[in-house]
Amino acid sequence: MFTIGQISRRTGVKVPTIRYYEQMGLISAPERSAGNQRRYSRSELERLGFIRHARNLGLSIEAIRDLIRLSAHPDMPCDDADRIAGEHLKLVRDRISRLKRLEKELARIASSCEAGTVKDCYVIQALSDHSLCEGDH
Amino acid sequence: MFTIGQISRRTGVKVPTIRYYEQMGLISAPERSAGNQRRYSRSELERLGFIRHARNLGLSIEAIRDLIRLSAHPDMPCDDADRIAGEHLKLVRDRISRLKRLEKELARIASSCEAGTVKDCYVIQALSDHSLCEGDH
DNA sequence: ATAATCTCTCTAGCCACTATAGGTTCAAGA
DNA sequence: TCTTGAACCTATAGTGGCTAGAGAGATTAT
Repeated sequence: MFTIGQISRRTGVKVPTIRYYEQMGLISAPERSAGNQRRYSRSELERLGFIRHARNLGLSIEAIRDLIRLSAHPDMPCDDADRIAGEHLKLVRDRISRLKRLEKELARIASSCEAGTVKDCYVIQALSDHSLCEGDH
Repeated sequence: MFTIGQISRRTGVKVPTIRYYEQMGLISAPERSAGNQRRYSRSELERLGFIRHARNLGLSIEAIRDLIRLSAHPDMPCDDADRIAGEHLKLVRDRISRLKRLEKELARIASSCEAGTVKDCYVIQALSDHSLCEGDH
C-alpha cells in the first residue's frame, strides 16, 4: 500500500495531478485509510505509469481513456489501439512540419536585423508585413 | 472606417478574438458609432495583421505586447526585438527536437503491433512499460 | 505529547481563445 | 417610412490539463 505522495515520487506525477486523473476517470478511486487518505496498490501504480508515459508522448486524456477502456477487454481486436497510435503519429508529424516552417521563417527574421534602432528593425518589419514571408503559413 | 466584421474578414482574426485582444491591451479601444459599435481605421487593421502574423509564428500574447511596446519607440535600440525573436526561435527548436523523439517512438510503437487482439497488442504494452523505450524522454 | 510533514476538500487561476444568451444597431429592400 | 435580417453589443461560462492556495485533518518521528 502506497500513499499518494509515494506513488507521486515513484511515477513522477505530481500529487494534485493524480487527484485530477482520478476526477477525470483515468484511475479509479482507491481505498482509503481510516483517516480518509488514499492508499494505492501496485496495479494502480502501474496504471499511473502508463498514463504518464502516454502523456509524455502527447496523447490527450481522451485518447488515454480510450486506450484504458480497450485494455480492459483483452480479447477484442486491437485495431482501435493501432488506430489511436497511428492518428496521434500523424498529428505529431503535422506539428513537426508546421514548426519547421516556423523555424525557417523565424531564423530568417531573427538573423537579418542589422539595424541599430527599432525604426529600421527587420524583426518588427517582417512581423508587420506578412507579404515578406518566403514560405506560406 | 471598418466594422469589426470587416476587419475580421480582412485579417482572418475572428470577431470575438479581436474583442479579446482589445481586452488584453494588444489593440487600443477604437472609436464607436453613434450606436456604440466599434469602428476601426486602417492603422488598427495593420496592427491586427501584425498580431495575427506573430501569433501564427507562435509568439505569446506577452511577447507580442512587448514588441508592440517597442515599436512605439522607434528610436530605441532594437536589441530587445532581436532577443524576443531569438528566444522564440530557441523555443521552437526545442519543441521540434522533442517532437521528433516522440515521432520516432510512436512510429515504432504503431508499426510493430502484429497481434490481433488487445491482449497481445504492442501499442498497449509499450505504453505500459516505459523500459521498452529505445530513446529517453 | 508534540512537532513536522503529509494529506484532505474546495475553489480559483493559467492561456488563448470559443460559445452562448439575450439584447441593440445598422443597412437594404418594399 | 417601415420592416426584416444580419451584424453587432456585453457579460458570463467553458475548453484542456493542469497548478496554486486556503484551511483543516491525519500520520509519523522524536
